[in-house]
Amino acid sequence: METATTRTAADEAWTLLRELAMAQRGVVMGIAAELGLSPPQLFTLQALKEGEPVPMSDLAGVLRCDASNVTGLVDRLAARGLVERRPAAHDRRIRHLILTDAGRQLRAAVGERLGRPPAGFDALSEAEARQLRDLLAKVADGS
Amino acid sequence: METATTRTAADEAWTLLRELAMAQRGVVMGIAAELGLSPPQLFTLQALKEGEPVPMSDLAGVLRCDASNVTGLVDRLAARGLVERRPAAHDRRIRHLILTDAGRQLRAAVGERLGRPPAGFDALSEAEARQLRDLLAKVADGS
DNA sequence: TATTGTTATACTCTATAACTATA
DNA sequence: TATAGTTATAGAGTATAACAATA
Repeated sequence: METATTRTAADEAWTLLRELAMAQRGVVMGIAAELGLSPPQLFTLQALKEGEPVPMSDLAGVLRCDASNVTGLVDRLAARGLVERRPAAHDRRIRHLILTDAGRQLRAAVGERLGRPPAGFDALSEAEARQLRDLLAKVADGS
Repeated sequence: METATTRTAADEAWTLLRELAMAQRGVVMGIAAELGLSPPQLFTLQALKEGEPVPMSDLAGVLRCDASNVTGLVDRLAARGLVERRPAAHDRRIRHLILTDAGRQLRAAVGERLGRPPAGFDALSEAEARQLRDLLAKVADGS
């Protein structure tokens, strides 16, 4: 009797993506440590916008955690002078978060490092990179 | 004067991959919650092998955390009857971790859910899925 | 009444340093 | 001496429930 574990090409592609993500997990931890941030602090900084103020509740949504958790995360970033709270003019329940100059600078450093494609991408030709991009765009569109 | 932010196809592909990873982060948190695990516990369970015993120190390497942290993680999994410690025969300093029946079952459930490609993959034809798999394999090889 | 954010609480995660047992 | 793992400690991350201020 045959156990027929037929793996489709999509399954195999997904496995490769998960292995890539696992490796990237280590890279992110390294970047965070290098810049003196914990991983959650790094994500929080990335979730903030360059010019535009962000309500705390939005942050909870992006980070997929409880609002009470955001309070502590922002407390610690604010204690380091990376972000400031400011009451929203139109609804004084809402606290807007704005990056300080130091916060903008650190966030940019994080973004620059995260944005660097891993070494493996150098193995692709220009045409292959375009193919990969288009296929991933199709996957993203279909979600 | 031109600011020439020339994004290569590789950069764009990498951005799409990071967006996919960000979405997947929410999926993983959902699976963990659904199965009554914290995300670190889920990763720990995945890092264990089906038949083969795993030394605690290996786990620290895979999870990229300190050995003292592994002690606590394993304590909690063991308290739930998912894993057991057993001294290695050839070197009694080493503790081998083995999954219990419940642990194997839960690990399989995690693996089954994580292994499901996201909905977006349905948008690819068979040929496209093969193309994507081959391109990702090339990237993985080049790392 | 409903919503935004905080506080109180309890637990988990995490690293550092000191320790035990074994090699 | 060196290594595998634990313990002690301290701090960060996390959710739940109760609360304050505002809408």
